[in-house]
Amino acid sequence: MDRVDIKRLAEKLNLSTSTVSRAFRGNSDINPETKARILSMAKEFNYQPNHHASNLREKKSKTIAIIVPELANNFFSQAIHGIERVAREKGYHTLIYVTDDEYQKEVTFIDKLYNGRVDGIIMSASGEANDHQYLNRLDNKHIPLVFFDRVYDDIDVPKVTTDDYDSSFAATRHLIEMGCKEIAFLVINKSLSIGNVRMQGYRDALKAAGIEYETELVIDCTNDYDQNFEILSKVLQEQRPDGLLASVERLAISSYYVCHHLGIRIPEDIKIVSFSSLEIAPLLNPALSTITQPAYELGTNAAQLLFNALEGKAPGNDHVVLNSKLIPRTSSTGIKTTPGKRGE
Amino acid sequence: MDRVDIKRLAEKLNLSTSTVSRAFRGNSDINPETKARILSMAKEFNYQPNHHASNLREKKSKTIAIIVPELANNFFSQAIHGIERVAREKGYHTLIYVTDDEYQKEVTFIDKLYNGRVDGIIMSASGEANDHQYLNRLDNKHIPLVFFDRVYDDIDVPKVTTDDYDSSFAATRHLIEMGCKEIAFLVINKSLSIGNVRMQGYRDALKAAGIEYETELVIDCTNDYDQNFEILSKVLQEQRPDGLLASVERLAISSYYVCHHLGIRIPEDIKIVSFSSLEIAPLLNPALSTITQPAYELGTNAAQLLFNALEGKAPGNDHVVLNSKLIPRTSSTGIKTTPGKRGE
DNA sequence: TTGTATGCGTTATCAA
DNA sequence: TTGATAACGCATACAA
Repeated sequence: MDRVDIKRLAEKLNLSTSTVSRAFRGNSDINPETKARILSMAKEFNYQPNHHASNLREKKSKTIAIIVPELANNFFSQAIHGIERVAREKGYHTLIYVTDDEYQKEVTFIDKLYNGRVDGIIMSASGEANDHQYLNRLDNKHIPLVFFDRVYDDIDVPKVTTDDYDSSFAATRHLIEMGCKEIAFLVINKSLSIGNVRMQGYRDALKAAGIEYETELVIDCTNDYDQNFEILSKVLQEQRPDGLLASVERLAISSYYVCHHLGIRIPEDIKIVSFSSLEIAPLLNPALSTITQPAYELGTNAAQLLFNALEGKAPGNDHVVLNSKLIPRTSSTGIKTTPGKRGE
Repeated sequence: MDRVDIKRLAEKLNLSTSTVSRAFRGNSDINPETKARILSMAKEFNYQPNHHASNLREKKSKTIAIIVPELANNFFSQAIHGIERVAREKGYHTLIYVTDDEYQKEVTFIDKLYNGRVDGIIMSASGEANDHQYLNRLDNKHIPLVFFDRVYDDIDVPKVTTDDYDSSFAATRHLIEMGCKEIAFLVINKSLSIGNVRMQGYRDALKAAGIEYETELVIDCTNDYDQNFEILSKVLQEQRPDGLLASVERLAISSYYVCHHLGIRIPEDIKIVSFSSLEIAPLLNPALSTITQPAYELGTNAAQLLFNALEGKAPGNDHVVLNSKLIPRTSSTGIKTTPGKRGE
């Protein structure tokens, strides 16, 4: 009862395999009646064309890969959800790879994708901003690549990002307007594309306000919660900044823990704004001011660009920039507002 | 330069395709020297054995599928991360499918997986608890299936769940001990496995405490935020419960929004406990008491069971039960504690 | 240790 | 409208 292939089905129906095959292809000429017969028999025996055989024959896999630095993170899970939805609508399947922020894993993953397993790749980068010519091999294999959010500047492929510079600038200005004089910038890796751009927005906003930029206020953090707790504890006690711009959500969370732990009051002693896709930012204690990226849309846009390439209607090197939204809340304004129905 | 296949490589090396093939398979007899030659040449020309051809030949795909109701959710993204890690260690690739809580999509996905695309499936169910014989077709195709968290009782496959009944019982008892007399139970779908089991724990805890069970206090919610806001607003104003047990995280979030909106004080007016994998529960206003499931471990365990089946060392119908942890916080105790370093 | 030949399950080309 | 046949790229049984 198992192992039903096209041949078996053809025998049972007294037809040739080619005719049976045609029943499953949209275009081909085939008698509607026999097609119906075939499909009903296929259903009965639970037959489906073998995926690998088809793909070997057709030289495409109807599968794309998503590579992300982490998964248990609102931003990426929303983005992936967006990608998955578009892919599904296009009849594509979605492979997922998590690098845990380790560049080497990213390289390994990519390496395994040269062999025809996927038709295209959507990636948010884990490595630093430059020198990734190894990716160009994908081009030789005609496997299109699209970046979202975290990009490599030296690779010329379609990209979807948010207006990181502007957001960072606006957030910093906001903190200044709220009276902050000593604003720390929290970053995981300055060489990463987003860290870099976001820091520039921060610096330029300081400059525009006539505030001097101090290198000691740029705080290099890590991917480890406990380490960050130590780093931030030290900074908040020694440098005593009165404002904080977190370039990624995780660092704002750590800052909250540290402040609660040290008895530093938000926003009285320190005001905080963070890049974050946290839906419950308004429910935090205190409500967190965020730069909210349209994560889901970032995903759908990236997927759209990939399918453009896959369908051959690609200009080639689009760069879509979506707008984030600065949403000031209690953590920076001090104003206690009632959260809306779901956090607007 | 593109289109390097085993034949081309063999020609360049003056070898046969079989020898080249052997260089890539671990076991086969081959002269270490020629193997080295082949591999170096392969590297140079960026050759990798075609995935679909290999799989067609070997009749397995080294790929598994994960099917989940939603993605932008801490519980599932952590679980997926766990699965992905184990799969990667085993050299498997991971396809992901999101049903958006729609049972019909689940059926469609499964349907597409009969064709050899995957070797096994790990799923958290979207449908109700019974009558899913359609899944047994997988068995005919020898595609093992493992459930985690949300299971179908009528399907006899390995499962990984948490001690939902006990947790629910304990949480309810906790609320009673905190003085609650009218405890509402929030559920999305009573027929879903977890809704069902968790409700039973709630009912039995009431009974054990001599509190009468009132059907009006079991609140049927939906998957829609706005609808839930309306439903919960009504309940909190009309029934005025003094305790709340949310069977899924999302409903606790909605409750918070409603309470803030209506000026109902947590925990003075109402005490709240929720099933939740939210890492920042201690940072909420007020800190949310949770029943925390070991999401990541649920994932790794499920993956382990699947690979047991795949590797033929399967007893067949294990049911692993992991323990959740009831963590009382301000939302139910009223005691304001300082959050630990990262939420313990 | 290496080479030859066959088949994995499809689909496309061509002829009927 | 249908059927025969070759080819997709690889891995193995068997022969050398």
